[in-house]
Amino acid sequence: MDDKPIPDIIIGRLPIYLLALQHFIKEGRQVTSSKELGERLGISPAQIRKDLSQFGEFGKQGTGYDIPFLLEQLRLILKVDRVWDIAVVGVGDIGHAVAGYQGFADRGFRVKLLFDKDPAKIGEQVGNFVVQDSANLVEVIKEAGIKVAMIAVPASEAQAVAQQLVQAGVKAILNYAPINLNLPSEVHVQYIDPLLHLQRMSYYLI
Amino acid sequence: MDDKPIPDIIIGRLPIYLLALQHFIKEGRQVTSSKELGERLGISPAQIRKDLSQFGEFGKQGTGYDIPFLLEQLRLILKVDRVWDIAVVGVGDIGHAVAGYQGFADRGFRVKLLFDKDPAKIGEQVGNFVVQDSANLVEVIKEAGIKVAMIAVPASEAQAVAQQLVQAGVKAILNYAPINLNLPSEVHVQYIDPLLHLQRMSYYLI
DNA sequence: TAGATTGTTAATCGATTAACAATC
DNA sequence: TAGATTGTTAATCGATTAACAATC
Repeated sequence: MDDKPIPDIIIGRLPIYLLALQHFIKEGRQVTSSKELGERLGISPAQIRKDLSQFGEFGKQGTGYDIPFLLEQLRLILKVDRVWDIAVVGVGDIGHAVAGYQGFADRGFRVKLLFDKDPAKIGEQVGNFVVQDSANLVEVIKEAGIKVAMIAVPASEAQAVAQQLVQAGVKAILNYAPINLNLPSEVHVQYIDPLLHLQRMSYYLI
Repeated sequence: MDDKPIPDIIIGRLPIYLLALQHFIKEGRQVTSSKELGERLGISPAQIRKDLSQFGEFGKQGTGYDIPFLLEQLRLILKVDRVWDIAVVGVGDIGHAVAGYQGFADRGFRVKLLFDKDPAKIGEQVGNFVVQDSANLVEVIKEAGIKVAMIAVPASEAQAVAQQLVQAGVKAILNYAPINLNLPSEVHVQYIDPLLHLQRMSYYLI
């Protein structure tokens, strides 16, 4: 019956709610409301209630939302109640920063494999990992059963790397290369490019 | 008369068009069409034409768009026909990666100042810069007339840093700290948080 | 009980797409 | 001329907001 998929724009706001709830937890808070959350995030209370109502009834009239309960529900919905292993391709500045970043684990992710094609980098120790040869990427990732990857190679190589990742069974890609990837529609791709954000803002300057 | 502001969602797509055109240029291409651009970017041709038509008539019926001309127009619209100096606050992994990144300059931006509050880092040489004391942030940025900044400090410090930046006259902030900033509405803020992207994609996994 | 806040419906608002005359 | 593609209008689609009965 009701198997209309939830709009992706709603899915995109859930991690923002999750993050805010984690801050509330740190502050020792127990209960919040759509009004309070909305003020904190610059989102209307109606929208927050509508978003959450797609997944169930998590609040209580007159009171609001129990923070630890809602947090747990969002973790379940977003499937970050478990830890996803990540493969990182490209060990430049970004690859290094990501490999050393400690904040992933308690939010559902963990870097597990590092690849580069530069012979000077292969075998190098970065954080807790040894950089592996990109040439073996497909079999190593397939063997490890990894579903999530980050691309941090130059734009000129990103499309080819992405296709190998798909071949290896990766279903979600976070792409730091400044180029649009054309991949099968069942593979999810997100882009991170600081320049895009900066250029968007400079429109409004002066 | 016609002074309705252009929707921000359109502004947000212009840098994507610009990037694609730069790739075309590299490939030695001279002319493109909304159809071709759309296929490359996964955006409908109608939307691309509609977006561009907000700013003028840049194409030619039957032919399409002259790439160097459209590129130049987009650079003018986005105000990246000049170079904007950037102040970076927080010299951890991200601050380092940003300071060393070479790709900004030809896309309208240039890192100019680096700040940190850690005495061990102040005075340190990073890339071509000497890390300065965050305590002097307001006066140094004001003196330099800088309007664009990046925040790469821990979440707990980000709001305070942001307020100082605003005080210093900064009008556009790219925030790497995983927290929502509450600032005057005339200040533009964009967020970069890889975890938000990853959590959004993990919803679709399995 | 009185006050607060939810979940949901209906109304509004805004963005996307389809279609086509104009024209290179 | 014939074919291609623009810029734009109108139609469609989807997202946001306002409002309120239900109820803690």
